[in-house]
Amino acid sequence: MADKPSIPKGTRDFSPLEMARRNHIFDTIRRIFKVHGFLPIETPAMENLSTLMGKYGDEGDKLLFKILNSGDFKSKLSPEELSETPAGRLGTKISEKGLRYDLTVPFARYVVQHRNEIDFPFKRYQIQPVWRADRPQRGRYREFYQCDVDVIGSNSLLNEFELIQIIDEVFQALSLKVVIKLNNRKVLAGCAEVIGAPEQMIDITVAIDKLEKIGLEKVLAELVQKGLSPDSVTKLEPLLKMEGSTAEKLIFLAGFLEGSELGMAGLQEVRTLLAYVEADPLGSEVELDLTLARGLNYYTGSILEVKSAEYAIGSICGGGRYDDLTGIFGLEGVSGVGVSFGADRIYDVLLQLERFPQRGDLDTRLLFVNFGEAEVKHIIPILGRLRKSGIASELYPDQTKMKKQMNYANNRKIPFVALLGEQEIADGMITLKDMETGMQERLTPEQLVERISSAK
RNA sequence: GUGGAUGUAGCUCAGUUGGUUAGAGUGCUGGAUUGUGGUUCCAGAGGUCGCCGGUUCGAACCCGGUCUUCCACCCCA
Repeated sequence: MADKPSIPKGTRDFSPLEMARRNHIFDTIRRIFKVHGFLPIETPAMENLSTLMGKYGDEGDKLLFKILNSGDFKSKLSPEELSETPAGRLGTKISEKGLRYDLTVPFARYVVQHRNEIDFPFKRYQIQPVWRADRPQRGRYREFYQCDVDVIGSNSLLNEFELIQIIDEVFQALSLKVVIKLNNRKVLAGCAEVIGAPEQMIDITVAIDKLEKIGLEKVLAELVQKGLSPDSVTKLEPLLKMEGSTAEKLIFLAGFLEGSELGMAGLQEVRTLLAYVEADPLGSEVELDLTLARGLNYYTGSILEVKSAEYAIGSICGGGRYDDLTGIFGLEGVSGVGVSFGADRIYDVLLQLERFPQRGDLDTRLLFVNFGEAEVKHIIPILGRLRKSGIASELYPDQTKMKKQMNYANNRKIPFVALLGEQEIADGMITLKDMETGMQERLTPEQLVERISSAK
C-alpha cells in the first residue's frame, strides 16, 4: 500500500462539525463588522515578495513562505551564487512571490494601489487565511484565519473606540469573557525618553513585556545586558513597580512622563479613549497595561490586545494604530487603525469552554425514508415544498433497510423522520416521527410543513 | 531557529526482561428484529505497531536517522 496521504505540517482539515463551528465564529464577526459600516475586500493569497519583505522585522522575514519561481529558476544564476552557503540570500533570487503573512500589509498595499477609487475614511474588513512558517504549537498554526477590521484615513480616536466596541460586541455574542488590554506606543516611547534611553524603546518594551513571566530582577538584568545605563535602569524601576487601578496608573504616568512631550501626548490619547469607553460602559473589562508591547514594529499610537479571561491561550485579538504603514508604499500621511481577530484561537477557546451552540440553522430538519421508486415519486413534490419553506430536508438516496436509514437520521441528529409508504399513499397522509420522543403522528403535506416550521 | 516528549485498528488507548497467529473499549458491517434509530445479545471485518536503516537466531519493544503531533523558549493570532 502507498503511504497514507497527509497534509503539510501546521495545516488542518476541517470536518463538517468543525466547519459549522468555525462558521459560527466567522458569521458572528462578519455580522458585527457590517453593523458598524465596514466593507469587505479580499486580496490574493500571494503577494510580491517586495511587498512583504521588511515589514515584520527580521524575525518576520524568516517566517514568510516563499514561492519558488516557475520555469527554469536557476538559469540566470552563476555557479557561485547557486553553491552559496548558507543559502539564505539565494531564496530571494529564485523567488519573487510569497504567501501573505497577515492582512494588514496587503491592505496597506491595496490602499496605496487603489487610492484614487477609495473614499476616505475607508472602513474595510477582510476575513482570509494567512501563512507563517512558524513552529506549530497549541493555538499556533502555519495556516490560520485572521478577521481584520481597519479604518484608514482618519486620525480620530473615535475609530479606536469603535474597534473596542466591536471587540466587546463580538465576544459578548460568542459568550466569552475577555479582558481588553490597552496601551500606547507614544507612552512607551515617552518612558524611554524620560529615563534617558530613547534609542532603546524596543528593548525596554520587550523587557517590560516579560515582567509577568520572569520577574523584576531578571528584567532589570536583561536591560543591563542590552546596554542600558545603570542610571536609566534606576529611573525605570518605579515604572516597573507601578500598581493599582487604571485611574491610579494614569496619575502615576502623568508624573513620570513629565518632560516628554511625546509621552504626554500618548497619555492624553489614552485618557480620551477611556473617556469614550466610560460614556457607554462595555460588558468586557478594559485595562491599561504597560506590559503590552506587541512585536510588530509598525504601531505608532494605540495598542490593543484581547485575552480570554477564562482560558489561557495567548491573545485572541490584537491591533493598534499605524501612522506610517502606507508610507512604505509611497503614500504619506494616511493614518490607520485596526484590529485582527484570531479565529482559530477563538475556536480553541470556545471548544475548551464548551460554548458552541448546540446546532446550526442549516442542519437537516427532516429525512424521508426511501421505500422504493413508487414512493419516491410521491415524496419529490413534498420535498420541494418543504425546501421552499426553508426547511432543510433530505430524501435517503438508496432503498435500504429502514434500520440503516433510521440510523443515518440518528447519527446526523436529524430531529424528524417522515415515512411515506404504501399505507400513506393510500390515504394521502405522511407519518412523521419525532426522533427525540419517538412519537409518531399522521399529517397531510400542509400540516407537515406547518409542524416542522413551528418546531424550530 | 534552540531544547524536551510523542507516534500501536476509523477514534481513545493497553502491550509482560526483545520470543510463535499484536489486544480492549468505542465505531463500522451482518444477525436476533423483512415499516422504525438510540438499549441489549451474538457474529464478523479492520493493523506490514509513523517511515527508513542498524543490532539480534528473532524487534511494537533496543540503537541511529527522518517525518508528524505536542510542550518549553523565541515570536505571535
